[in-house]
Amino acid sequence: MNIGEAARVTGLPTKTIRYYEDIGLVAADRRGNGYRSYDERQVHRLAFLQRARSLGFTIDECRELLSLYDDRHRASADVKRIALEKVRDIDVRIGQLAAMRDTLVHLADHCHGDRRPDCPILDDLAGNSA
Amino acid sequence: MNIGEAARVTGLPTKTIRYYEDIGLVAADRRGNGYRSYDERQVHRLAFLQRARSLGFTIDECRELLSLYDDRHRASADVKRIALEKVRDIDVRIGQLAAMRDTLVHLADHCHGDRRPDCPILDDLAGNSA
DNA sequence: GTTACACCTTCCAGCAACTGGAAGGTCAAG
DNA sequence: CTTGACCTTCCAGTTGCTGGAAGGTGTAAC
Repeated sequence: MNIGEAARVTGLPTKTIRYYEDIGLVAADRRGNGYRSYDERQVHRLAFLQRARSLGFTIDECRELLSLYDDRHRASADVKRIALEKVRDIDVRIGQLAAMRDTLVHLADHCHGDRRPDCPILDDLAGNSA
Repeated sequence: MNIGEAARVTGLPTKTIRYYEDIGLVAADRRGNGYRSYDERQVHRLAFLQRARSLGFTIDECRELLSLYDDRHRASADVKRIALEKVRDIDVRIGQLAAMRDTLVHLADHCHGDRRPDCPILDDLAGNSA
């Protein structure tokens, strides 16, 4: 399978697949003409990466997950630990975003939003409490 | 005021203040010895940036907000529009993170998390539906 | 046989928004 | 006069790709 088809199958851009090869995540075989060739196992790894990245794992975490995946003696506890750490990361991120959102909504609620030049949002940003 | 004190007052690292100068957000005066010098107005702009960045505005949005701030004839409607766009961005981000979180929690719930080598999380990542 | 076109290759540069570090100048205190 | 905190510039690295240039390859149609 050439890189283009692997891209279609996994949903990853070809650029990204080459990038993953560059950083040592998924090796590729080469044909006589220099084209990359992917077998089922390699496509599998690419799909694994696509899924893990879409779940918010960093490249380094993906590396760790892949090595656990490759390790026949790994304990599922290790994988669960990484997943739960990621859940906590996500919770923190969501909390931060929700706080931002609340503040912005609050400010927008107090902004008349017309042609007048005074604006509570800018006042807040400038450090003047409304 | 030297850059260090401006940093303490605004909560921005000195590196970041110099960076904001590089990209044309906040100019600084210079003393005879080459040190940057900040007056109240400039510190004000830095604090404005600190607050706007912490609310999730990008640098380009900050640039736009600052120009609205500088414009005596700007309408508050423009500012409100930007703020509400940002709220929508944040909602999308939160939705994505919540979906990730749900998936991870679901996977972790089905993972026994012991020394056994089979793991539903890896199975899912590898594309095997549990 | 050649032309068109999609596909593949490598390499280099750039995005956001900083952050770190090296190498060196300045200033105040003891 | 030395120590240490502070300041300067410049260069490089971070994360995770993405875009583009310049060129080779494969295949089908004319």
